Order: sequence, then structure tokens, then C-alpha cells
Amino acid sequence: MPSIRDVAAAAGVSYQTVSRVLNDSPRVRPDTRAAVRAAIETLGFHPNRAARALGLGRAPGITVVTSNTMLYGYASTLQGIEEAARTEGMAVGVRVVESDSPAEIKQTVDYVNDPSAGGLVVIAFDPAGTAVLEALPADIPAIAATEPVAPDTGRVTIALDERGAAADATEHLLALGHRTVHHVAIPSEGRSSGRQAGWRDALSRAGAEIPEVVASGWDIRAAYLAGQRLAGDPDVTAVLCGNDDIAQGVRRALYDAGRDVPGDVSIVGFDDIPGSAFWIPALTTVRMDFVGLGRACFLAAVAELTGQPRPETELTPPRLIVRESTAPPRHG
Amino acid sequence: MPSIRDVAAAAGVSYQTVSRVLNDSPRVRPDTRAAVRAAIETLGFHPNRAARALGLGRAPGITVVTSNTMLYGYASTLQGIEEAARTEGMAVGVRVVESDSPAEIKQTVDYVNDPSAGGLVVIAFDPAGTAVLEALPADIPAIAATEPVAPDTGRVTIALDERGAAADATEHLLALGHRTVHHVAIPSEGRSSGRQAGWRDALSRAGAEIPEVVASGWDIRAAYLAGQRLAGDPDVTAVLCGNDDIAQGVRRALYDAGRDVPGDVSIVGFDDIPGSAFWIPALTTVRMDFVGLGRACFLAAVAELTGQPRPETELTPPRLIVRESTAPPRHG
DNA sequence: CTGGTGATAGATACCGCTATGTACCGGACA
DNA sequence: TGTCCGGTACATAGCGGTATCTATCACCAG
Repeated sequence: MPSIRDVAAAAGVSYQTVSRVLNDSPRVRPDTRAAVRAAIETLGFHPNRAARALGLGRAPGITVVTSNTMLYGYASTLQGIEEAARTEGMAVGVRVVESDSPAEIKQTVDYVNDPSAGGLVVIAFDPAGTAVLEALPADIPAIAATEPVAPDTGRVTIALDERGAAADATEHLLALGHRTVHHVAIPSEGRSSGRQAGWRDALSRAGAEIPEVVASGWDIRAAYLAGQRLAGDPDVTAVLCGNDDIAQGVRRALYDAGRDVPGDVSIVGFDDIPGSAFWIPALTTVRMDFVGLGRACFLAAVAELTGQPRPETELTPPRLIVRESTAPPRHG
Repeated sequence: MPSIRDVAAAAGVSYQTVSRVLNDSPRVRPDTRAAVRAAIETLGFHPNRAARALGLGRAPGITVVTSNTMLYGYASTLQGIEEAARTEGMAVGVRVVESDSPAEIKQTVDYVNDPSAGGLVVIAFDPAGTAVLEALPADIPAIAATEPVAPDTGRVTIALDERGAAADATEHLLALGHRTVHHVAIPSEGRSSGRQAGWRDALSRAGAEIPEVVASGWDIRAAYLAGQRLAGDPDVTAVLCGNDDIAQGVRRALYDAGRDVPGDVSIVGFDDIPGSAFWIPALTTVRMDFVGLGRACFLAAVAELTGQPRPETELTPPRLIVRESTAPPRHG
């Protein structure tokens, strides 16, 4: 592997000049710059990222801290970050923190508290991510992708505003004639999280009864169990699910209990995972632009890392997609 | 951030001795070692990964090259790698290569051809991954997670043997009384790939007609289109789908054409994605241990990186899970 | 003609660690 | 008692860059 000294020799300059060219310093004469560029090209030189990180004090890359890489919201956010990083030629690392146990938080913080981790994007949709955020030393550049109402950690925070869309979904159900809407929550969901708050907003605006929230795990099996409880209650005619996986478990539980969707019960999901349009019935759900969220976080993290002002980015807001899983209740 | 010199000063030794302790060199007296360890602990010292990579010549981490991070097989493999890396305290990076266009392959190779990328695991389920493998300089340590019959690149290759399970799935359908089994292929699938080869194996063993393979894209919409073609053909009574997403598209197309599953048509998927057990009908599919594959690749990559002999790892073989989407043909 | 000035580019120091050569110690041996 | 030796720790020399100080040169004004 050629180093900048090889390039310098080939171009007939000192290696510091090569460094200047690499970093777009203005203090290089155009013809010198061209000569160096040519030498770089012919030698196939690429700067060593480790050396660069050492010299710079911090790596010009991003590491993503997340509690999960498979769930749709997390994975899509990661994808958005990766895409944005790749177009900038930046490295991206991944570190998952499965729980908010003190030991694991400490390990994670130790891991990312290393100059070669570069800038951080913490996907803080849940307690594990939030705990990392809180435990992070203040001097390490980090951006949080969060729930809209995440606890204030003094960090730059970017969130998708799902509250309005959750209210829209609930109102859609109410408008169809349902007396109220039940809610099955995902584990990351706090009482005042966007999804739950929007649901409450709509219900109280309509003067509808606010049923107790049914908690579920991430696992579809857990959602199935939650669905069974709901299926047993004939008053349940509309369910807003914390995400599309939950909706899938609930829907199957309803089916097994002999309750038709949307004939007997309407269901709405959250996220718009790729398959939801192909379900039978196709799922009414809220489309979330996680990829855009990831992109925005990346941009903000780079700004944080380089000390530039935070860029303004537009996020496309969550939006209700009405499909086949919602209908008027049977007894109007 | 304390450096090894700080630790050395605190422990009353030279910093080289601290380095020895960090690298478990035997040439350190036990009490010296203990003193250094204590100093490390009290100072909260953590070695700088960038400096380490520079000194070592190669970073002690893994970067995963993949064409996708969202599709189940890819994402699960990545998850397996990440989990294994994390238990070893190793860094993992991600680099996606979307296509096998020469420009993109070159960019990707340049990116990973850097000491700080560490060891490589290339997820080579498709042409993009395979192209990277072929373009990779021989001296860079890499392991390939592949289709069983990937072209020989002279690299260590680890694969899940899906051929047998694909044959099992096909035989299951044949045993139910279907005259033959149609196949909808995913883009990564070559004519001689495990899934397709197993399907052919079973069909020819049974002396059944081998229908033309129906190609689909990764997108469920593409699978829906493929499904529409199949739905129009009354001779189609059993379909082996390249993966569960394909199965979802095909199933919906069948539904829209008024053909019942499994009454009129039986379908089998591949992968056993989390939701498939909750579909209506629950999907008969082949369970793949991608996480195990990822773990094995990680272990092999570390061995490659450190020059140790390649560890023997057992992969749990793909296995058919029979659920509700398969049944005897109506006029069985 | 001389000193000042801006534009370039070279020289030096350093980032934090690994690897290897060298010096020192005490004990075993002749 | 002198010598050799294994065991241990220190000294030195990089790894490949960045940052900054300094030197050189051409050009201009006084």
C-alpha cells in the first residue's frame, strides 16, 4: 500500500504537501496540486483511515448505537444513515446495546468513547438507547434519533413527529363509527410517546372513552397474546397497534378467535413495513420515513463532528395510509 | 483520555510494559502485571483503536460487505456477525454495495482495502457480493458467506446447505399429491443455486415435469406480478417461493385471483421470517439459520485475520417447517 | 537597492500504540 | 569467584497521517 511519502516522491514534493492536497488546503499552487493528484491516481493511493483518525484525534466516520438491527424502524434508520454515509465516503460502524443494564451501558459507552468511533448516532427509541445517551461523556459528538418526547439529555435530538399521525389514525377509526379505539403498545412506547399521546389526543377530543393500554413485547408472539385478550372482549371493535408486527400478531389472534378483520374488528398498524400492503386484508397503517430520519441524523452527526452549524433538514412527516383493514363496525 | 503512558506512570513502569500487559505477553512478572491492571482500572483506561490499528498494521475488527441490510437473510447474517463480534469486544463496520457495476465495486474495494477495515465478511448471496469477492486483493483477509455453489474465488467460503431442504419442501408438496411444483425465484438465485437445485432434484427424482422458473425481483410487488402469472394458470397447484417475501406477494396475487391457499394452491416459502407463523394461513417454509451463518463467518474471519487455523463450526442445517399453507390439491 | 509581505512548500513534532533491540537483574554452573 | 543465561523491563524506532512552525522566493513599495 502506497503512503503519502510514496506519493510525495512520485510527485517530487514533500509529503506534507500531499497532506495539504488531501485536505483541500488552499495553500498549494494549482500545478503542484495537479501533479500530486496525478501521482495519487497512478499509484492508486488511498489514505489510511486509522492514521488519519490518529492524527485528527477523531475518526471521520459514524458509529450507530442501537438496541436492535432487525426491527423495521431501527433497521430502516440504520439504512438511511448508511446510505448517507456512503455517498460521503464515510465509514459506518454498528454497536448494539441490547438492554439498559448498567454493565452493558458501561461497555457500550467505553466502546464508543474512542476517537476511532468517530461521531455517534444513537437510536434512542427505547430505554437502552436513552440510557446510553445519558451515560455518554459530554465531549463526545453524538446525535440522537428519538421518540419526540425523549427525556432531555442535552443532546441534539431528531425525531419523527408521529403524534399527529397517531391522532389521524384514531380519528379515522372514530369517523368510521367506532365508539372507541383500543391500543396495543410496543415496549419502547412511553405513556407520553408520540403514538400514545396522539391516540389519547384524538380520543379525548372526541369525548370517547380511553381504554387501558395493552402492553406487548416486540415479539409477534407477545402481540398474539395481547390480541387474544382483546379478542375476548366483544366491546373491542377497533385497535391501533404500536407497529405492523404487533398488528400481525393481533390480527392472527382475532382470526383464531373467529373475529373477522375488518368485519368485526378494524386494525391499524404503524410503520408501513414492506409487506403490509399485501396482507389479507391489506393493512391500514402509518407510513414512517425512517430512512429520512437516518439521513438527517447522519448529517447532524457530521456537523457535530466537524463543529459546523447543524444543517436544517426536512423530515417527511408520518402519514396515515388507509387500506383494507379498517371499516365501519358491524352494528354501525 | 488516559494513554498507556499515563497508566505506566501510575503503575511505576514504562509504557512498553503496559503494552505487553494489554497484549497478554508472557514476559511480564505477575505482580507487575497486577500493578498495571490496577492502574488501568483506576484510570479507566481504554486503548485507542486507531492507534492500535496503526501499530498493528491492521485493525482488530470486522467489516461486513453486503448488498442490503433490510432483507431478512442479509440482516440476520449481519446480526449474527455483530453479536459474535460484540462478545469478543470487536468493532464491526458495515459497507453496502448496491450493484455489481464496475464503479461501485471499485469504490467498495478501495474502501475495504484499508487496514482499519480489519477483517472482512462478504455476504455474497448475489452478484454484487460475488463481484466484490473477485475484485478483492488476495492479501486482504476475507471470508465469504455464500450460496453453496458460489463461483470459486479462492476464498474461504461458508454456506448454508439449502439444497436438501429445498428438495424436502418440494417432496412434501409432491407427497401431498401435487403433480408438480412451480418455482418463483429470487434475484440472487442462479440456476444451480441450492434452492433451485434442490427443487430440480426432487422433481426429477419423482419423474415430475419441471416447469419453467418464474423470476421475481426482491420487491414484494414483483412477486405479486409473478404470482399473477401463476394464478392465471389452472395447472398451478403448488408453488415453492424463493423466500417468504415472495410467498407473500404470490399469496396475495392468488387471493386477488380468487384462488384459495391452500385449497386451490399450496405455497411454501424460504427463510421463516418472524411473521410467517402468524400469516393466514401460516406459511410452510424452510427455516434458515442465518444468525449461525453470521457467527461462523465472524469466527472464520477472525481466524483469517490473526492467521490462526480456521475453526470448525457446526451450522444448523435448513429445515422444512410445515404449517398451514400446504395441503393436498383439490382434485388430488 | 533594501526591507516587508504574501504565497508556497519543507521541517519538525506529535497522535497512541506495537515490535524489537538492548540493558539489567539474580541464580546456576564451572 | 567469575561467567553465562534466562527472565524481565526499558529504550528506540516505526505505523501513516495532521498541524504548525519555519524557510524560501518573487514581488512590491519606500
